Amino acid sequence: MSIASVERDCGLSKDTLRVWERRYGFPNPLRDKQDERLYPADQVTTLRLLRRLIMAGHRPGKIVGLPDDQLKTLLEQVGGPEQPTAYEAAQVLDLLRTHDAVGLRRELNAMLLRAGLGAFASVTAPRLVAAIGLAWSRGDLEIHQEHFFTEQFTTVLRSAINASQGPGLPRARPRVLFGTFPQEPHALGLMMAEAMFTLEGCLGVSLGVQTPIPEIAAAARAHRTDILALSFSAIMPAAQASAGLAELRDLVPATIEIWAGGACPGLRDRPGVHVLRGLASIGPAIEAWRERASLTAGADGPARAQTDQPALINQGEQS
Amino acid sequence: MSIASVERDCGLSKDTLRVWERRYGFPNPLRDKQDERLYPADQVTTLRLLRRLIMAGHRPGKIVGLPDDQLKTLLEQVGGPEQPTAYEAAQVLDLLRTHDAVGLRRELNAMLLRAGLGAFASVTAPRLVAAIGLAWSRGDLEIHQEHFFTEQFTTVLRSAINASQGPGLPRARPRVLFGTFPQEPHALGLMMAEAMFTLEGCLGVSLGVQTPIPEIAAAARAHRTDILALSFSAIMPAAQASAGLAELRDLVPATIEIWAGGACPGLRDRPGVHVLRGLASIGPAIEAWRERASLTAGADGPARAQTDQPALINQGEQS
DNA sequence: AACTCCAATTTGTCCTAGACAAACTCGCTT
DNA sequence: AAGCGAGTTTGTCTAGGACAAATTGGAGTT
Repeated sequence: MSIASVERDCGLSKDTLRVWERRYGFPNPLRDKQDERLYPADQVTTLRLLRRLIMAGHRPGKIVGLPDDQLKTLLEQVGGPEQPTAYEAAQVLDLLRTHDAVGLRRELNAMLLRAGLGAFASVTAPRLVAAIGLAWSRGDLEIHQEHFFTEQFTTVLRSAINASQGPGLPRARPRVLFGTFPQEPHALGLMMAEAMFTLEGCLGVSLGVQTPIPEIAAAARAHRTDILALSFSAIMPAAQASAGLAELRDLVPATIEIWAGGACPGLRDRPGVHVLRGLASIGPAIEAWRERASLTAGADGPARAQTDQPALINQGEQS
Repeated sequence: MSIASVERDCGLSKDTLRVWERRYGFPNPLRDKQDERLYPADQVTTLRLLRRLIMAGHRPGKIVGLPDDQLKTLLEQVGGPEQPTAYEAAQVLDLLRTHDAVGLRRELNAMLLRAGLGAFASVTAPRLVAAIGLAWSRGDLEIHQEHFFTEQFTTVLRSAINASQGPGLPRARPRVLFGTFPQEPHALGLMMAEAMFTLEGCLGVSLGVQTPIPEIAAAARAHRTDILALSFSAIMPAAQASAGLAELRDLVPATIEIWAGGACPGLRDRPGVHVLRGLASIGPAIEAWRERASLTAGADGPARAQTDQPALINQGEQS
């Protein structure tokens, strides 16, 4: 496997792969006759484990070079204790393992109906995504199964969102614009947030993933957005998220609120940026927004509210 | 703008950017105090133009370094003559420019109903996508508008696909698996193909985009697929597509057919791989498959048919 | 005119090894 | 327990050189 393939597959840049080799002696790829790196499959698997651990807060220097079984032990310490794989997740994993396309779609739809869109998007879905991520990094699941899940899940959730904002229903304020930063390719978290906002009757518009920051700002102004909702997964370095949020805050008028959320560790409230902990906090946050909006008599939303109530919805912890 | 941002934004690798600078003297970025490249916005725009032209078949050595207006002239020669921007595309571009989210969704739905799913996916949609790509590379459209279009378009088409394969309808052979190679992030073409296959009553399952080749093969075997449908956009280098198809052909049993399609120039039939020119050829191709399947008496599809009829559906030209 | 074949050129990706800032850790102080 | 500064870790950038794969252009053949 070439260095470019490993970069795509593991999400570690070529530079990082080379520098790890230089510093830690791992990975230790073979060379082809042009002296180019050839990574054996088992090292690629280990690299995936490593990336996952680093995402979870471990430091490369401490773990690169450790044997596989120790890495697996560490990984179980990270994700295992809190959630011994919920019953529903186990069922979905089974369907993925048996490649039952029709069954998976049916099961997801059944879960959606059982829980309702709100609980499905804010509780069931994150749990499923976490369980699948864990299974993947353990090597229990192949990438195509993860892709396949994403695809089916997207379909189910998207059509639920569509149905709940069917034409004819008059949409109300706030107007919300969804998006992610250029470094952030995960669409799932964004879509879950979209579901929650839509449920509350917001007029939601999504830019999709990986939009450059100035473009997000331009879109927010163009759509006359009230709230800019950004999603950050665990792969997003906290520093980049912060820097991006600061840049964005400068680019859009203060009347547009910026809300950030997602599994990214280290996301913090900053002046003019709300951090939402957990999808369940979206509902109350919107109610609070509407209250603020109605206090400010004008029809154009709250003039400036975000700097005054910094920690509005930021409570509770997150590993 | 840093070299990493330009890589993301223009789709030109860091290596390529550096080697162009060395060889052609363009781009010609400023340097910050740590001697790192800083690309001015206008050069980034030019780089986008260049990538677009190279996608269209021009060679870097001939065009890198030319002034902007000459590049624009070239670009109009490429995409302009054949299609003076269809009426419908103009309408959609207008809606994008005025940021009319609701209107865009309504218009796309109206187009879908007017044309029917088949004509919409195979004629209207590619025309729209082409027009928008052209407008973008001309600088008429901002990235956020393209993202926004993709998002709305996906929603409309996806729900049409769902509706047309609603539960209860018994799905028939062939079983089709959709996917793209790891280098290929474009989901739109894949989804259009999915619509066409679904219309013909196939049992379709999608892996989504950017699945590693061995994973695609594994998934095809696991799902007991009849046809593996791969989509290639214009950004995919023909060489990589060919290499990947050869690799894939080796990894899956000969009973699984491999069909390739999309705007990628230079896609060619190879033993065991059908190239479909245009989405409209999907319907007839499936009929042909079914005929072959019914000839081979067994219930398990045609034993081996693809090598015997290499140029089955490959006719007509493409710029 | 349309084809094949071969040499010359073009082009993207990979290589090494050094540098540095940003982020993190740890120990000290308040 | 919280804040601060020194020290360490870590990812990304730099430079040019190398080389294979892809494309071009010309010569020769059908």
